Amino acid sequence: MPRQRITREIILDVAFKLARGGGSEQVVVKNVADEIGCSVQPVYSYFANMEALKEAVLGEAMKFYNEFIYSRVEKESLLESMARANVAFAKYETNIFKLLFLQKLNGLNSFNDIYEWMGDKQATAQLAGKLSLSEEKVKEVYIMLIIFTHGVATMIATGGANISDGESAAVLEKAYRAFIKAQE
Amino acid sequence: MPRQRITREIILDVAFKLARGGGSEQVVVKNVADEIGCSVQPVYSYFANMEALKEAVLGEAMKFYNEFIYSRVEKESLLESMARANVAFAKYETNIFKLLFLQKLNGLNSFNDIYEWMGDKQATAQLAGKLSLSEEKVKEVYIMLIIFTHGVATMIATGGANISDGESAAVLEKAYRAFIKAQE
DNA sequence: GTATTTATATAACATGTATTATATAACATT
DNA sequence: AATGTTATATAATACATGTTATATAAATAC
Repeated sequence: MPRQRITREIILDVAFKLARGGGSEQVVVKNVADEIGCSVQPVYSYFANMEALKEAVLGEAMKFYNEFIYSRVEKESLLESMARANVAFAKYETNIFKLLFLQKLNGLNSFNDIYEWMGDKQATAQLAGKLSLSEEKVKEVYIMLIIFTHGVATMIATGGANISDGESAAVLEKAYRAFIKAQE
Repeated sequence: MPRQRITREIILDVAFKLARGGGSEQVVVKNVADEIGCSVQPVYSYFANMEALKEAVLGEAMKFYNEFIYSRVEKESLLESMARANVAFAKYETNIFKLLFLQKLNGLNSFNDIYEWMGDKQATAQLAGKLSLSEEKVKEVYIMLIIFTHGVATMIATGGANISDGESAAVLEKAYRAFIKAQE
């Protein structure tokens, strides 16, 4: 058989880059094949169908998101930097943001679930000490800030992304302080 | 010529209902025609192309949204009831919510623009009196609450809509109080 | 009443996408 | 070296959608 030029990884990589650069609707078999410079066959030999490939792209997107956020979180300002990172993600990685947060259903049933899903438990404990608040109260601040941040992020991702980083940082800071003050 | 059975209004109405019931991707010429029980020709005789029809559907959606919100706003609790109304819209009119707020780009450049676009100036003045705050401060509360509300609404619209009305009302109330307290 | 206009239907064409059937050629096995 | 295996290409099929060309029949104009 001819030397294997194309791997599952190459296909997934190209598909993810298409989604990142042009939105998830760019992930169509012809685009993937053209980008690699091959026919459509290799795509179907590594993925059962396009749906499977898109599922895999979603997994890559999640990894990418986690790395993006993780690389920007600062220990000294956990919640605030995490909020800013999420907004930056919405602004600079709009296509992946939309893929992860505006299209996919993740079946959350309560805001507690959202905390379980998004929240960082370690951060909660650490913050409780720093702010001299109960963990319960920090958790509430956390949830409120996640919601607020999601509001900012969504507006930026869907609104054309022309709100400056400074302006969004200011509004996040304001919300953070308000939520903490409300717990005191 | 045969009696005119089909009007522009009928077409637009059916298209809007398709979007409302099944999402904007249901607005395709065949669905519209089948729903009316006619061929595709009438669609093209009243709209230049499908894009024009979709534009018109967007206009209907905006009208529908305004009526929905307006019908639920209570004079005694302007901001809070408006916030609750927006969340209810996201929950019970998910498809139209997505059409208006998660797909269409509206080119906002600052949070001030958002206020100009969404905010109700009269409400601001009224609230300033009620809360004994400057109009400037009420405007800030307004903007913060719009952002927070949009966070809740988006989570509900994309997450499968199983957060109870009570739970979301509670969280909106908490945010509202926090933002007001922060201004005092 | 005949001719004309036009609302609607029928049906064709174009395009984009997913998927599959068949062909081919390069490597592996013997 | 002959044979078989398989990675990839070519090309066909199927389907959904948008759009347009042609046909038809009912109302209107004269």
